[in-house]
Amino acid sequence: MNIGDIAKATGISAKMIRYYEETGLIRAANRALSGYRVYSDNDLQTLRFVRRARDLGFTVKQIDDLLTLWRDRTRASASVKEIAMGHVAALEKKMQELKDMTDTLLHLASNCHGDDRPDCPILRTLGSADAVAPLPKTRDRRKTRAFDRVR
Amino acid sequence: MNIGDIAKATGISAKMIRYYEETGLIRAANRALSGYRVYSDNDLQTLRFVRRARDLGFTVKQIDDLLTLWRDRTRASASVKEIAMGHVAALEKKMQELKDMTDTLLHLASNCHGDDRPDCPILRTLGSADAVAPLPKTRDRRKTRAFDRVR
DNA sequence: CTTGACCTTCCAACGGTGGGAAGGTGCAGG
DNA sequence: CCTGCACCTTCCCACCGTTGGAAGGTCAAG
Repeated sequence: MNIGDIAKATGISAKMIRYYEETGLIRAANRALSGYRVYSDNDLQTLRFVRRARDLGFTVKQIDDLLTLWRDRTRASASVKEIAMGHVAALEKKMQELKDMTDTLLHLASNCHGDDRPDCPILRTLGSADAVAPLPKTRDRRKTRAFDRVR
Repeated sequence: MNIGDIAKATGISAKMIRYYEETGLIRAANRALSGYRVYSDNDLQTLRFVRRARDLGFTVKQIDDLLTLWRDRTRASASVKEIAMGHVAALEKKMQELKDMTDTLLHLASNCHGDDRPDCPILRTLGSADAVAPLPKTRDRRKTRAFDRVR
């Protein structure tokens, strides 16, 4: 299998497969005489693993750890579960942050006419000297501000 | 006010304030004879606006649009509301994706002993030829795969 | 042999943010 | 006045994960 075949089979772009090799996430593929990378069924399985872990939102570093455990026949299932549950906690924290944002936005938008008049409480509040958060219960929102944006 | 003062007042780092200026999000600050950037109360207000919109998860591009509307005295509140509600929709979509991930992970983890035995359904499933998603209702999960990772 | 689909490596960009080097300024204390 | 320190300036680099493109080599079918 050439890189294009395995890219199709796994859904990972050829670019990314080369990148994963370069950064050491997967081991370097064998080469044909032409210099083309040649992949085995084993490689296919590994890359499928990577793809799925990626779909589940694991970082490349976490996948690296998981792959090590995956390859280790004597691993303890507790180690895997620990990584997975730690990741679940991170996902849930992020969900809460997103929820706080939407709550705030919906609150602001609910007071906005949404017509052709210029007055808009969304802009007014963003520009004012007061804090934005109209939801006093989530007092620690301020600390967790720097994270990924929504595209 | 120098850049450090305004950085403290807004919670945006001096680095980022220079970056926002460089990329055109905010207009270039006036300079003192020394070359130091000097900020007015007006600038403070603008940067506070930026900071809050950022806290609400808007991208820099979206903030650019919002700032334009903010400065336009004749804007229609509908335009602002549209941007805000579009953003809410994006946030909600992302939350759903995160929820699908956690559901899948919790499902996998619930079948994992989590002891010192090596057998672990999390790894087994990730490496298998079958699809990961054990939740047939979210059939379009596959399409929306490439997005930010959770740190 | 030509054509087109594939492969190779290399270099750059994205969005946001942080780090640090090398040098200039402003102000207080001695 | 000199020294020291906190601050400012510009510059370049790194991160993560991914995409794009250029310039060139290879393979298989027509």
